[in-house]
Amino acid sequence: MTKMSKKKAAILEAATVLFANKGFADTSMSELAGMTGAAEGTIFYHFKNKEQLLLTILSATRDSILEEFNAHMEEREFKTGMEMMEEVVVFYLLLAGRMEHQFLLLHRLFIYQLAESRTEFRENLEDIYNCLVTLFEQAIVRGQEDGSIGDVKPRKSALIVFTMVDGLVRFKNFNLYDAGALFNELIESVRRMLKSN
Amino acid sequence: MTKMSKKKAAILEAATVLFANKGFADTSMSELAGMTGAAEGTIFYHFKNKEQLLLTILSATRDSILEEFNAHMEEREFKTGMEMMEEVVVFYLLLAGRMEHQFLLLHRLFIYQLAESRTEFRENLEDIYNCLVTLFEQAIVRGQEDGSIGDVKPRKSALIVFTMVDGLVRFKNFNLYDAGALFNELIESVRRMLKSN
DNA sequence: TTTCCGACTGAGTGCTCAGTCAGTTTTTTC
DNA sequence: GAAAAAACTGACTGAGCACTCAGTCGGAAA
Repeated sequence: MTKMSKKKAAILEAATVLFANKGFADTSMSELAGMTGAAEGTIFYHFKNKEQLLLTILSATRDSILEEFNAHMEEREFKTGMEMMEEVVVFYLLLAGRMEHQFLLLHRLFIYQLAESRTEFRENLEDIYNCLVTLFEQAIVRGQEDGSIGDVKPRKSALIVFTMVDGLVRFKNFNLYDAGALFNELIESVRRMLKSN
Repeated sequence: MTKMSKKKAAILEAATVLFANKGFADTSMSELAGMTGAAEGTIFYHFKNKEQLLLTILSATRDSILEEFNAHMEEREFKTGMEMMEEVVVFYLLLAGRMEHQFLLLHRLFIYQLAESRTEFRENLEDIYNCLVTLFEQAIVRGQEDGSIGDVKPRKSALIVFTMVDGLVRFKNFNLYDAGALFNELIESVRRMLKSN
């Protein structure tokens, strides 16, 4: 990590929370300045404009997520692919809690709108989703080798499982249902969906 | 349907598209006026403010969705609960295509932010989600009666299936993956997840 | 024909916003 | 400790915003 001035770090942190919770358009630079104790000019000294601030946040989010998953998965050993799958699901939910604001940001549409026209945004998102889906996919492939997981299409089933888990996080973010109450049912459903026979 | 002036209907239609695709804050009243050929004043003649315009759209969306599902499900007969479940999934995806803008609107966070403080918004959303989830639930209960669906918790499993199907729609809206390519895998996954034994 | 009314108009209003800039303060370098 | 560089400041600007209002318009009722 390159060293960074206190103010710049404070701006990044506060902007992450504000963009995630209030949205990009609904967050004003003066509000952000007020929250960090920095002057408005300071924000534009560190970031050339509002959009570049968002890109910096997205890029940092990508780095964090990739790092967390690599660190967590390296130190683990699994008896079966099915066990690994369950572990990945649990860790995804854990991380979504720990990096609450970043995950909320990833559920905001303005990110994907920008990604349509700006490749810098799209690349970050593709890295994140690719890392996550590939993890699910690896568990399935491994489960098929050791017989704990049935004859499904690895990549496509990984996407379906990802959809389920991420949908639960979204429910929680949107305050629709209590994701925790569905946790056991989710694990059980994934097992039923993937098990051999 | 009460009769409505041409301009008012045009405003509602254009606003649905704009709010869904550009967001609430990012859609300006002058832009909306320009798109409909109406003067800005006309919008405020029909709707007392921007937020009330959004509420009118959400309410109309609720009415449409409930009506569509009731109409479709009344005219159907199913051999088994599992068959009904598959039918409901297919129809959900069909409707999400037919009412593309409304479904996209339902995936926008600003709706849920408003729902937190404004009961008028929350009631509409609860009606929509309750209708949809209950439909999945009914299929599960029926499948458990006729033996085509295994011993799962109906409401919670209905929520999980809803999460899967809605997640697919979201993927499509966000241009991340082609939802169509996952369709067969989705149906197969739901079957594996719910089948008895 | 006159009167009335709902639909519609668009220039105007006050406000908020992203971004600028000339200058000040703090930190680093030698 | 002087000079240079980096960090920071906040008043300012012009553009865009939601919303208002005094008034126009066309058709239907009287």
